[in-house]
Parts: sequence; structure tokens; C-alpha cells
Amino acid sequence: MDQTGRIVQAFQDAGYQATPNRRLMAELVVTTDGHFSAADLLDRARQRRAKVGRASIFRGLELLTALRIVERLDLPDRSHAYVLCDPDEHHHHLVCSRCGRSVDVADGELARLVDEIGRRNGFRIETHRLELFGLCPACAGSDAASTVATSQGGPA
Amino acid sequence: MDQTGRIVQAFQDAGYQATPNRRLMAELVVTTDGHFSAADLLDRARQRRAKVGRASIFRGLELLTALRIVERLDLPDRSHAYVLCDPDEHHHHLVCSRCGRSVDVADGELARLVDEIGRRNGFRIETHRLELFGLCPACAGSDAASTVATSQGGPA
DNA sequence: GGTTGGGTGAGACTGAGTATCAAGTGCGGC
DNA sequence: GCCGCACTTGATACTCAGTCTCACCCAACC
Repeated sequence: MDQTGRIVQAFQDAGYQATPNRRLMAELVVTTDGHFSAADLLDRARQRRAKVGRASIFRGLELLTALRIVERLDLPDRSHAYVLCDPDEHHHHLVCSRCGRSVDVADGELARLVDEIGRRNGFRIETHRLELFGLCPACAGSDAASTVATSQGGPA
Repeated sequence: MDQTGRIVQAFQDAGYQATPNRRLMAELVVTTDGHFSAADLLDRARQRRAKVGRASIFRGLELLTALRIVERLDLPDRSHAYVLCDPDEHHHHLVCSRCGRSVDVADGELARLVDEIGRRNGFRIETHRLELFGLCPACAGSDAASTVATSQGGPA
């Protein structure tokens, strides 16, 4: 089954109908490269199909978030975005600040560190969130290339 | 020098005037226990002194954030808040989800972990953010006490 | 006293997200 | 096939945090 199908299945498993609207949202979400905002999704939905209400987009995102198919990110510039992710295990996001692509990072060692920080401060930790921002291999590569080009061909 | 004075000094060092309004904001910020929102600050400012504009609160918070005297948190419930913190070193926040009190946590071992995650995924990491939420010692204590009380005096 | 410039309050505006409501749709029971 | 109910939907009004604009204040300077 493709990823869209898996999401549609997840809707049904959770007792929700797999309406055309929700199928469309699933499709848009899996075909997005990188993170996206509710407004992005609305734009792309409108490009494909005349009638999608803003409220439906938010409702769809809420559902996808509840099913842990997408997760909400708070970006460093104070805006926020959603990313497609793996619902099966606790993880964090490594986000390219140029192209928006996101990679899931397993929690692993962090959980230990979080525990220790909690113990050291006497806190009973309930949840934690780690977000990493930087340049993905592709963007870092093109960045390095353009830096070289600039330093070679730049003003004398 | 007390903490309010230090903030006022920081304003001046950065080339800003230490106006009554900014002194007030400094005072409100240091006397707040736990995190606070712009609206909280506005309320408390109004309680003390008739005339403070909403815009001035936001301007003040922007300034305090720029000087790294306060930091902005994204809370798990999607709202956000500001906390007073140490401007001198990179750190993270451990926030009590009941009383809102916040503790600065030094970056230390996390920096190493973040580096490694970046290397493993080929990312050039620029910034990261870790936020920890749970119960502070006081709240965890009262929680445990009330749980005991409930289990002892609960319905038979 | 006039000018300048930083700081300010008021209020309009923006954009994300929520609430509400009436209409549309799917689906099970008959 | 049809009926009725519950779910889903789009439109729209609303809320709320934050920004922008603008006129005003006030201290410093000439």
C-alpha cells in the first residue's frame, strides 16, 4: 500500500470516514517535500479542486495531528509548520532551514539525558521536545558550492 | 545591584533609554513567578499604572528578547509564553506544567548529542531548541500528597 | 522658543486558528 | 429504493497574539 493509502486506512481504523476531502489531504501531505503550513495546504488544495473550506483544512490537520501522522513544528522565526512523520515511535525533527525538508530523529540517547536533567533538578518530566534546525546535505552542498563560486568569481 | 537594576543597566548598555515604562517592565518581569504572556504583563502593568499601551508591552518584550533577558517558549498546549533567563550562556528550559516556574538548564552534554545527530544525518546544524515540561519539586510533592489523600479518603 | 528624535498609546490591521451553523453526504435499517 | 440520523463540509463570523501606523509627548540640543 502506498503512503496515501496508509493514511486513509488510518482514518478508517480510527473510526473516521475516508471522504474525498480527507483523501485529498492525505495526498497533499504525502506529496509535500518538507514542512508546510495550513495556508500552503489550502492553496494546493484549491489548485486541484475548487471547493475546500479553510475550516476543513484545519480540521483535517487536527485529525492528522491526533493520529500522529503529521506533527506541528515551531520554527525559529516564530511561525509554525506541519511535517509528515512516523506515528510509531517517539522522535524529534531535524529541519532544513532552507528547503524545509524534515528528517525524523529517534529519541534514543536523548531520553536518558532528559531523565538525568529531570532528576538533577528534582522535576518529574512529562514531555520534552527537541527541534534541530540547519542545512540538509543538499542545501549545505549547494551552499558550499556557491560560497566557493563567490570567493572565486567575486568582486576583486 | 538587584535584578531589576541589572535589566535597566542592560537597556542602557545597549543604547536604549531607561524610561519609566521600561523600568516597570523590568520590574514586572523579575517579580513574575514562572512564565508569562504578553497579556499577563499588560494586565499587571495596568494594575499598577494606568497608561501602558499594548504595543509598548510588545515592544518591551521584543527588546528584552533581543537582549536575551527573556526567552520565548512554545508550550505544549500550542500557546506561548516568555520566561526570564540568563543571557550569558546557551541553555534550555525546564518548565513546570502546573505552576509555570522555569529552570534554566545548561546545554552541556546536549551540544555533543546534537552534533552527533547532525553528523549522522549529514546536516549542518545551526540552532537547536530543547524544551522540557513536567512537575517541579513543589508541584510534584503536592501532587503526591493529594494522590495519597485521595487514595486514603476516596469513596469506598 | 524651535527642532529633532526616541518613546509612547491608541487603534486599525493581519494572519492563524476556532466556533457556529446550515447544508450536503454516507450509510445502516427497513 | 427511501428514510433518518450522524458525520462531514464550506462559509463566515469571531478571537487572539502580534504588527503597523500615526499623532503625540517629552527631553536634549541649538
